[in-house]
Amino acid sequence: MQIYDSVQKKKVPFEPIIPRKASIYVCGPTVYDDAHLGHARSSLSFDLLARTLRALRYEVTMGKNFTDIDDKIIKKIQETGQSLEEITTHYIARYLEDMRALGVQDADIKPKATESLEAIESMIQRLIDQDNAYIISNGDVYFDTSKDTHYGSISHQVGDDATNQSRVEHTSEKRNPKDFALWKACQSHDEICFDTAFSRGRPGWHIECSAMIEKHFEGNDQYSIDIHGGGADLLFPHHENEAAQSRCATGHELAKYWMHNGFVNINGEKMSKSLGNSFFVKDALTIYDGEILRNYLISVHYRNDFNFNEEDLLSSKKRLDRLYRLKKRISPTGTSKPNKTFQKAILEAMSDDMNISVALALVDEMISEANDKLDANPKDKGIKKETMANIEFIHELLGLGGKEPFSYFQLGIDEATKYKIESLIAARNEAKKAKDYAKSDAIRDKITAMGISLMDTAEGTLWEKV
RNA sequence: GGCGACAUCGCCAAGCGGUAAGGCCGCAGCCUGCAAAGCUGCUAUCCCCGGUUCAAAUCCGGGUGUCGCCUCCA
Repeated sequence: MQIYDSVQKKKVPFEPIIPRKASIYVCGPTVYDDAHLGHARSSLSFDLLARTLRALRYEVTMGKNFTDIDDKIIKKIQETGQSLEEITTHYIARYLEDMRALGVQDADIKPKATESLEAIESMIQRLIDQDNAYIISNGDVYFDTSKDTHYGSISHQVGDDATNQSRVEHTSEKRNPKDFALWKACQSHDEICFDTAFSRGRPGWHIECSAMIEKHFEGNDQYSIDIHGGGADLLFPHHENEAAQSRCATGHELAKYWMHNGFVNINGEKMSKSLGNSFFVKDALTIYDGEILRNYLISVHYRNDFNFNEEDLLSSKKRLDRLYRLKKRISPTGTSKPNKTFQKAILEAMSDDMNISVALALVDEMISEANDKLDANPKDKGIKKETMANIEFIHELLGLGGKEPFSYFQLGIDEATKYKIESLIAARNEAKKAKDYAKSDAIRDKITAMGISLMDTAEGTLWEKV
């Protein structure tokens, strides 16, 4: 397995710290609102990574946190009058629901900041004791970036000198411009606060990931985990800061490899709340099935920017339709072993830093070949069984093609409509039998107008929702 | 101001020095009562200008353009 390490900025062989095991930690969402397409992209990227490693027989442990203490959550509490727990419980459930709809496998470890306070306090206390962190007059605790000689080694962002026109606010009491808050002391009574030895307050953003990783993963004396992932925007400062505080507190590096997924753009611009162009997963799901969205969102390599638009979504759906049409064609049938050459080729593609384009091209090729063979030998059970096994393999590796094919083509059709379609088809077939083609074509036009496409096959007339 | 990414057929998208995968769309054919589906065939020299090399979309230099990070952000 080769992966692209965004710290080394090149593809490197994946050599886990414990042979045959892979520990992955991905920065999860702050739970104050529903998941948007960017969250989906990140989840999907690392879902594919975990699936690929599992297919390569690695024992994968995936951790993904929920940030459930944060300024934005506090703001939501003030706006809605709901409790912190009510808000975060709701959005955590919503997030998991949306990601499952996209076929994302649940993380093995799902820590929350509120459940990691001891680990957070312990790490901050150690940093203070080591003089890597300091407390300012209002009780805030800051990490002293000048104490970490490797600060900057993750993002390669350096220089907080006079030429740096960073927009960071310079708190007068900060020793260095890049120092960041490990702990934010309470300034008033209506805030969410926790007691610690240093002050009453709440954790800063970066510390939770470091503390959670220390708490949940063992690692070795060089690294805590194998792979740390997240969106490209987290590289700096979030991951740089995580790395720094972990390095200083634990004496070893946080992660052996760092991976970052690209953004989702809408009309060529980064999707973000402030631009008002964010797109919720739940809204997309009311129009398109989760698997169709999944198929679309994974179709671009995870490191590239993704330009979301409906036209491309529809063309990628047609690609998925081909897979299900083949599955429909061979159903019902048993299953045997997947074709070795196919299996090997697709695993090789995914092992190359998840080259999804090549993997999907191989799927297309497999579909064409199977159709070709079935054209020649429509009843060959061996072909059918191997094809079914191939599709099952695709489902396991890429999370595609797992549905019952007839239902796939009838998504969103209610029973009454279904009955109507089928009775129209019966009427059409009678007209066809009587060679009254004017009538049969008129009926077909009526069905087409309903958004249904007909296929006359040896097994009878089949229909699909377009 | 600092750091970085990207630019390949109408659209999406592989390619990582050896002579341009795949999908969508389009055209032609087979099949079909006609369609649909399926199958077959057809459609690009890679933003521009230099350079290295027997050989470059792929490496180097210089442009142009688009985007991102440096502030909460997947």
